[in-house]
Amino acid sequence: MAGTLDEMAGMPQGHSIPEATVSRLPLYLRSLQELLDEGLATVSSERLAEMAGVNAAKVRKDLSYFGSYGTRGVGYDVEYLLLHIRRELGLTHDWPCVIAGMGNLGQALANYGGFHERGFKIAALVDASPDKIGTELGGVVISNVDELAHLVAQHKIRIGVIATPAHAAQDVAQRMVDAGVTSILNFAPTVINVPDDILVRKVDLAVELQILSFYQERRGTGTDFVSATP
Amino acid sequence: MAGTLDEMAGMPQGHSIPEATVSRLPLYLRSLQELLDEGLATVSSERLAEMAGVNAAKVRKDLSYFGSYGTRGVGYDVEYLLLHIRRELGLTHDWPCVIAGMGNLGQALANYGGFHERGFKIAALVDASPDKIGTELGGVVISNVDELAHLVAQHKIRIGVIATPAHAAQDVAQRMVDAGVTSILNFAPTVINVPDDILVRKVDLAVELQILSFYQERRGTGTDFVSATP
DNA sequence: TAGTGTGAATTTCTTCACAGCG
DNA sequence: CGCTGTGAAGAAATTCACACTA
Repeated sequence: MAGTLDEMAGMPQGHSIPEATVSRLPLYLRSLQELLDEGLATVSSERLAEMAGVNAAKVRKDLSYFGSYGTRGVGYDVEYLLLHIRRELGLTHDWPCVIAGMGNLGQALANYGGFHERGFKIAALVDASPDKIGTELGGVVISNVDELAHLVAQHKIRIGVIATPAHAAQDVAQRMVDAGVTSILNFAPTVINVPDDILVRKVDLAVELQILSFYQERRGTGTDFVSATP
Repeated sequence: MAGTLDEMAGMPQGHSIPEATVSRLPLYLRSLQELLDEGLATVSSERLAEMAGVNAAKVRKDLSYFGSYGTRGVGYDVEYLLLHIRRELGLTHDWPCVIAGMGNLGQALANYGGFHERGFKIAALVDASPDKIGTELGGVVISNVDELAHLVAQHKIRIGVIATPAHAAQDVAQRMVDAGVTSILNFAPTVINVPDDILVRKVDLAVELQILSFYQERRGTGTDFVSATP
């Protein structure tokens, strides 16, 4: 499914940025923004690493995929690097998004300031419940899910967020795809089936807790909980 | 996905289960639950893989870390495997949790049925705002964040969820750790510093969108096309 | 001198392919 | 036969360590 047509060598240019690196770029971006707010002009890989919660070698390696943007003995120019990463991430313009499912999570997402701050504009909200349709949230009126195709076309939406219950997710995903959405962020605790050319990322809140639970259960020390033994 | 899980002291005996495998166990669990609800007694690695959104070889390899639980020519016993994974994940008992930060996200989390369904009990809610303290959410009264230590001790809480704004996250994390929390799920868009023996996983909603943005920006234009879902 | 950039080594994860068992 | 379980191969990601340079 992934046509990787590039090889690994210290390539200065070219766009085969490892997936793991891509997933860290937003962290660097966030850190750089903070540094800029503090008025700092340069930053070392070490400092940036600390702020982003990774290690310095990783920062340098990650940034090297774009070419040489640092200055030896000094570090990286905060503003320059910021702009560069933002451009790499496609955040030089706002992305209009639609959120489907206005339950607790959908409402929280609609009100979440972090999206708008970071380049995403909630252009439309949809739900299936007549109780919710017509009400306003964060300055956007909730539309009937049947309006999806129309809204997506009208606002040129490419990114959809699914915050519906699991049983409704597949239907909504299909509607989104039919309407022209090509990237989906799925919060519903279920796998959605879409064509290969649609990007899907999933976030399952309970899954994250379950992973914590795994390690928590096995920690040697600590005050205790009943350990499940066969 | 994001989230680096720092190594902790004292991993137990035997071959430890790869982190990547652990992160998939909840997906298998979810799929098995569905199969059980449908009344199916056995499942092949192929079918399970499809439901969980991974490939069959991975399923078999993952499950093999626990020993041999399948039957050749038949598949895996749904109920048995379900119980086994649940035990591995430490979900044979409920985990009492505390959520800090009762903004939109915190409220959504507190009301989110998925937690309770999957072994997590919201035992306490805290916030700093006098407006919110004393009000009830999902059957739990919101307490003053100063009560954290008391609540954690009272309910024997080991898992904390941070849903505060970024600027408050570090302080809350520290309070949680001081109170005895040893695992933290951090939704605040910032890195929190805690002792090495505290487990932290982070979920940053905007980061997920930014990753989508990266791939979305590059679709069509280039030769290569990359799926964003691991 | 402080700190980048990067080959190379290492570790971790994924996929293959097939032996072996019910 | 059908499907698991798993060594071995392959790919990806991480880390090391140091040459190099502003």
